[in-house]
Amino acid sequence: MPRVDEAYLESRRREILEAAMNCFARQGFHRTTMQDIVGETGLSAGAIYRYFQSKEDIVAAIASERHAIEATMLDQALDRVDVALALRQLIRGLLGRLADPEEQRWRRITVQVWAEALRNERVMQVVREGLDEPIEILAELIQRGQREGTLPRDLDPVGAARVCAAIFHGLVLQQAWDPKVDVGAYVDTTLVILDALLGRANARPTQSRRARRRR
Amino acid sequence: MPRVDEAYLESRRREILEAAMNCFARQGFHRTTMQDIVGETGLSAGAIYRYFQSKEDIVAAIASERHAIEATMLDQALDRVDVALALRQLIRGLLGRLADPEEQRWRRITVQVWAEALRNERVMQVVREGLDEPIEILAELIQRGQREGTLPRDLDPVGAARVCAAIFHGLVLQQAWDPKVDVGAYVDTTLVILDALLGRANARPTQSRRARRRR
Amino acid sequence: MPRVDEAYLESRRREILEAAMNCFARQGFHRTTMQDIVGETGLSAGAIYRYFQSKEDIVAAIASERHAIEATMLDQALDRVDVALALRQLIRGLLGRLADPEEQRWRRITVQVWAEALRNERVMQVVREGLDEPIEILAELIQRGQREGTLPRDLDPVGAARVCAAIFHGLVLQQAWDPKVDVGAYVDTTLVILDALLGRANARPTQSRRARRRR
Amino acid sequence: MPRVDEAYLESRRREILEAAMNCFARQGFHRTTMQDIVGETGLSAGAIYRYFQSKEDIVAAIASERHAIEATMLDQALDRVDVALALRQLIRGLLGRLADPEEQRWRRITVQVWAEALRNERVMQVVREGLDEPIEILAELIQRGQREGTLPRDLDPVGAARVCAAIFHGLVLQQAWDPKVDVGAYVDTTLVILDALLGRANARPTQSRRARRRR
DNA sequence: AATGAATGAGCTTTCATTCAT
DNA sequence: TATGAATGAAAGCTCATTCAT
Repeated sequence: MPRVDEAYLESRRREILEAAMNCFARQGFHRTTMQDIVGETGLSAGAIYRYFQSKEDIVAAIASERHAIEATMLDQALDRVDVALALRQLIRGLLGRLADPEEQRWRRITVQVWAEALRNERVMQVVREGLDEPIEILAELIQRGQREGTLPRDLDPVGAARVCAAIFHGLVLQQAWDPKVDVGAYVDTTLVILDALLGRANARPTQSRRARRRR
Repeated sequence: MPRVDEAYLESRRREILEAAMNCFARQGFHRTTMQDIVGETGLSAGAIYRYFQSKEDIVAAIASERHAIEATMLDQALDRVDVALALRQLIRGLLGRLADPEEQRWRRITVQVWAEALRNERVMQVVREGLDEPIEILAELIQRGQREGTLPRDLDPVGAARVCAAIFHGLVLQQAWDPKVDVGAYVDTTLVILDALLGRANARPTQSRRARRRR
Repeated sequence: MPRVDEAYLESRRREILEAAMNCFARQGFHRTTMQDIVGETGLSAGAIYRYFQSKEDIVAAIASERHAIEATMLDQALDRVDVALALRQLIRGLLGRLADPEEQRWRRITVQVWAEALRNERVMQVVREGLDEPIEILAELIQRGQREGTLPRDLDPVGAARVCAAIFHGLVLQQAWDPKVDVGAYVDTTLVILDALLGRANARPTQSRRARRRR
Repeated sequence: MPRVDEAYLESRRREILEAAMNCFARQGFHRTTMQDIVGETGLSAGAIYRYFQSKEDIVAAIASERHAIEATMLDQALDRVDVALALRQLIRGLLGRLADPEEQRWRRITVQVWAEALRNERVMQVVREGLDEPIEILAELIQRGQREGTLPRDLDPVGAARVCAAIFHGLVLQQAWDPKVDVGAYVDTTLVILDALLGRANARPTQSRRARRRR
């Protein structure tokens, strides 16, 4: 048989991943059989095993694919000189993207990946990288804001970064369960919070807060 | 052995649920076999099927059990007259509880349940109820705060409630992946955000925000 | 606990058999679980095992019970002096009885017993006795008819007896499958056949028949 | 091994059916486990499930297979112009075939199928078709005989057809229980009955019979 | 390179029977 | 005596993976 070129192999690989994602989004990893993927691709079982060593391999490939996409968006935000602008863009970019009905497939897969990470070391590593890096980038951004005086100094940068991640993950989750969630109101709330934090940067901490800190 | 009382049956049921939770936390629903649960309980396979109709039944039972616990805590918070106090208590109570290392088992199960909901209608219903009810309660609380003038009026109550839920879910997730997450810093961030919102309630919306609204 | 009398034990036994027959008629032996019988009787599992050693025991008991009923009817027929009368009574009695809608339960069980006999030596013995004895009695009756000159001499008594049995079994079968079968027409046909044989007793064998015999 | 042709698949299917029939004839449907069939075929469990969806599927396939064989023989008989000849051929063909020791396997399976029909709608349908069609064909044949004056006019065609079916089923049953049954004597009896009916066609109904009819 | 029939360990679930109470 | 919770072997069936063609 003729030697096929790289591009051909790559396109086959993508076909399989797309088919697998359709299945996984529909039925989850564990209810999806290799036969389902075979059926969805139109290829043969044997063919799929030329491109992926195992079902787990496909899961891992799908998990890591998302990493890159999100990382890119974060990097772009970091380039902004203005911290407030960078954060607003992140909110509108990352969260706004989630409103896209096209992304429902991805949201469902993502939640599967989160659970899978807990029992699959390989997926866990992908998930951890996909979290640790954004956390680090966000923490730096927040620190920059604090140095500039745009963000409150009593904010723990990593803690705050984690809350940001949570706001993102939480929306993925809620939309996975119900795609009709009002993302606009959600984004607005986030912006109100951001504004509140920006406005409070130079204000004195409130009484109650200072009291708590003393302990 | 027959002629046992209600309490006996209930305790057996609990034993099975406890054993199942151990297995599920350790290996996830799908890697856990009934034999694993059988081994963990010390009972026989047949015995377990006296108490639960199927493996899925056990999953559903575990899912719905948590619902009650969280609902109780929310109800208690709502009783507070002071909105700010109520929210602070919620943050400290619900989030603080997550810091408990004992809860690691539950966090891992919860993430499994979230994924399971996407392919299991029964679990989905439990998850939806467990979300809708808190959202509603929180939205009411927030509205009360807005009427009192404690919280900004331009906050969408449901959107804000969803962000609160996200902050909770997000921490569950991050701790499920890594139990060493600094919950203190996370809670502090949340309190800073709350304070910022409380402090901003009577302030005029910032320039950028008003501009956005005009669209 | 007090010693119960014989009659009590016997009535419990009957209750169990009746309940088992209901289940067996409804779902067959193999789809009927001991729990089904337990449910139908209202007794406990343990109680049933006081009266029957095993499920197979119940099946065997039901099988042999029918033996007696049919034997009795045959015996009564044999007492008749007139062979033609005896046969007519048998046809009307045994076949007519099958028309009774009340007997549908029994017909369904009977067909189960026939199949069960093929894999259960104990049931086979009951079935064999239930067949051999009637065959013998019928063959004698037929022989008596031949000696009297009422029935054709070229009839093999045992072969003819087996055909009689077949006519009985065949109707049980057809009614088990469809209780609306026209038993009247069936009985009439049988009587026409009997009349034809009685009328032909003194006639010369037909040409074709003699020709066949010569071979 | 892939890329096999239709014939290969068909022969595998047959192998499985043959193996299953051996098991079923030996131990009945319910005592036969899939492992038994696996052992008998020499294939693996999974392989069998490529060809049949379930154990019940195999039972149904076996049940319907016989339908065709018997239908063919009936059709051939109906082609005869002479009714008497057609009936004699049926008796010799169908009943004579039962004498074949090779058919013992089939007889045992048939009795199982009869019982199975009572609790399995799918098998019931096969059994009903396998009965209704022959009944109809036989009834037509008998009516033709009546029009020709070969068979008695007071015979109900369907009733008589059912008696014919009974004579067939009854022999299957008796031979299933005891393969040493004298089929020759049975067939002879049937032919004597046929001759008696043919001879009686133009005779006046006997006294007793006419008396009965009057009611 | 591609095929898809075959594998077989392992899954969930059932159910006749027992026996401590 | 009667109960019914418990047993556990065994059932039917699935599915990731392989490899002869």
